[in-house]
Amino acid sequence: MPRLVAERADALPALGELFREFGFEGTSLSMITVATGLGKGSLYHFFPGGKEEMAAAVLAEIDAWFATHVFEPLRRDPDAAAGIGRMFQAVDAYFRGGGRVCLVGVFSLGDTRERFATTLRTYFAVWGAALTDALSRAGWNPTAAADFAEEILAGIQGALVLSRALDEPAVFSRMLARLRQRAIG
Amino acid sequence: MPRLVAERADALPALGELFREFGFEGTSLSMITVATGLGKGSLYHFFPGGKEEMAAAVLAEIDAWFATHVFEPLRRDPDAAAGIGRMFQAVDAYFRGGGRVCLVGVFSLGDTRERFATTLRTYFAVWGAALTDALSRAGWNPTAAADFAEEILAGIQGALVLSRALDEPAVFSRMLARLRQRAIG
DNA sequence: GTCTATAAAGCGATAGAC
DNA sequence: GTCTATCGCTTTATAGAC
Repeated sequence: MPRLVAERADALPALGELFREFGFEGTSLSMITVATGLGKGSLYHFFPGGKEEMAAAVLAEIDAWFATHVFEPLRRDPDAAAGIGRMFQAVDAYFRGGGRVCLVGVFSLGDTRERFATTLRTYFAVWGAALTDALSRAGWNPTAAADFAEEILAGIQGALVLSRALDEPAVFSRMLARLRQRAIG
Repeated sequence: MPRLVAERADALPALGELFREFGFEGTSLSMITVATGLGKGSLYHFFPGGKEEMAAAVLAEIDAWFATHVFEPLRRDPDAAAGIGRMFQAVDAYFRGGGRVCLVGVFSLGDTRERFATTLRTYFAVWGAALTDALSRAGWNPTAAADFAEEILAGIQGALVLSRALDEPAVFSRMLARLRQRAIG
C-alpha cells in the first residue's frame, strides 16, 4: 500500500485546501498533522520554515498551475479567442464551478498580504497582462483590452466571494458565462 | 477632555478596522486593547460574548450603515437612476476609493463564514434585491436587472480584492466608473 | 466601569530517540 | 524520515480588587 505522503509535494493539496478554507492564521499545525497524516517532525523536515514555508510552497504550486493551464494558452495559442476560451474552462475547473475559493484572493484580503505581497501582486499582474495581450490579438483595441481584462479578473474574484457568502455556486457559473460571452461571443 | 470610548458603540470603528485588516482569527484581544484603549475588563463588560460578540456588533453596524446609505436610496428614491447614483457614491466613500476592504467579503472567504452565515448571506441578498428593483424601475427588464445587479456586486467585491493584491486602489475606482456608466450612463 | 493578576488551553517550533 | 515529549509564548476568558 502506497504511502499518501511520500514527499513534500504530496502534502501540498491538503495544505492548499486548509489555507483556502481557514486562512493562514486559522490553520493550525495540529489541523495540518491531521489533514496530512504527518507528524510535526515530518512536517518540519519537509518545511523547515514552518507554516510560512508551507503557505509559500502552496502559492508556488498554484502559480505553476496557472502558468501552465491559463497564462500559457492566453499567450501562445495562435487562435487568441480559443486561448481565452481555454482560460475560462480552466478557471471553471480549478474553482470547481464556484465551490472553491481562490487562495490568492483569501491571502490578499488578510494580514498575509504583506508577507506574500510580491507573489500575490505578480499572480494578478501576470494574468492581467496575458489576458490583455490575448484580447488585443482577438481584436480589442489596446485600451479596451486592458480595461476588460481587469474587469474579468475582478469579476472572477468577486463572484467567488459572492458564491461563498450566498452559498450559491451558480453565481460563479453565471458570471463566467457572462464574461465569456462578452469576450469571445 | 472627552473620553474616546464612553460606551460600547464607540469601540466599533476601531474594532471594524482591526477585523478588516487582520481578519477574525488574526485580531487578538491584546491588539484590541491597544487599538481601543480599553482593558480586557472593560471589553468583556461591553461585550460579554468576547471576540465573537464584538465581530457581530461590527457586522450589525455595517448592516445598518448600508441600509441607510445604500439600500434605502435604491428602494425609496423616486428617481431610480438617482438612487443608483447615490449607491455608487456611498460605496466609493465607504471603501475609500479602494483603500479599504469589505469586512463582509473578508468574513465570507474565511472560516468565519459559518459563524456569521445568516448575516453575510443577508447582506448580499438584500443589497442584490434592492439593486435589482432599482434597475428594473430604471428601465431594465427584470431578468437583465437581476443579472446585472449580481454583476455589480461581484464587480465591487472583486475590485476590492484586486486593489488590495495589486496595492492599486485605482482598480476599484475604474471598476466603479465602468459599472456606473453601464447602469445609468 | 476599569484595572491587574491569573487561569487553562492552544499555539508554533525544537530536541532527541528511534 | 518519523515519532513523542516538551519548551516558551500567546491566546481567550475569568476573578476579584478598587
